[in-house]
Amino acid sequence: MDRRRRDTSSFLPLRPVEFHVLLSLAAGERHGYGIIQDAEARGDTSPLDVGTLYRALRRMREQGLIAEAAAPSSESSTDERRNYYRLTALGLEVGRAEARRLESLTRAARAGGLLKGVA
Amino acid sequence: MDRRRRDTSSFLPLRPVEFHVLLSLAAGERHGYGIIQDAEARGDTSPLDVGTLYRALRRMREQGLIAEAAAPSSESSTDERRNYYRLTALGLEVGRAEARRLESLTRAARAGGLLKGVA
DNA sequence: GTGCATATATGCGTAACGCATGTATCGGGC
DNA sequence: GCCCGATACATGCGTTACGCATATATGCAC
Repeated sequence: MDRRRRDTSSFLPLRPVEFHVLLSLAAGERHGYGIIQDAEARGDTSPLDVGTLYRALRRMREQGLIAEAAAPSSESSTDERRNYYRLTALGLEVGRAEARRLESLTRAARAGGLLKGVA
Repeated sequence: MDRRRRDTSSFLPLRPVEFHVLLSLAAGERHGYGIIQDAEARGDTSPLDVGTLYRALRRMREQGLIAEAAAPSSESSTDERRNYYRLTALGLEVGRAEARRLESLTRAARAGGLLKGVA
């Protein structure tokens, strides 16, 4: 256990692309293009540039947030081009920390009157 | 009405600093250093570099998200160095849009199991 | 086997960052 | 009056990541 030798909070704040990747992978293993389709399906703001995504995937792999995974058996296709990824323990931890940060910001926005609802 | 001739969503996603500025100014007029102190008070992750902040303030003023304001009368000090800012209508609109984006992301994180609570 | 969707990768110019440093004023202590 | 730390804002510098375009190759359907 050494790959994860950095403080979780040192990764925060995550860039939008990075959080999307963690969120997408939290639902199960995905390959890059699949992550893009996830984003489109959710109707995310700013449709996620492919160059940005693939570079982010490499970076996150090097940082140990995600790791390569074998093609899931549920997958009928045996497309050799695909690179599958999964969350690492560190990636999950960082994703959770970022989610908490976003939640806290959302609360602050509500308290500050930027969001409808109870102050 | 021309200064605000850009689509609100074209500003999103905001950078962390920018959202913090809008959030801080939503509570009332502030000067740069005061915004920094706001961040420290809230215990924000990554303590907000001053260079980043002052550059962001200039950028946001040029984009019409914020505007210069006179020193509030509630202020006892007449410190000439201070630059006060206030939200513009556009800034408020963009801040709200970003807040909605963050809320939506938070919901997605909860649904994806990254946050405690109901799925 | 032709052709469009899928899939990943990278070159290029630019924008913003983090860190350090510079400069100046304010306000309290003595 | 003078000193000094806190306050306040600005900018130079090297680096990182971005957005856009382009490159390349395979999968699959017909």
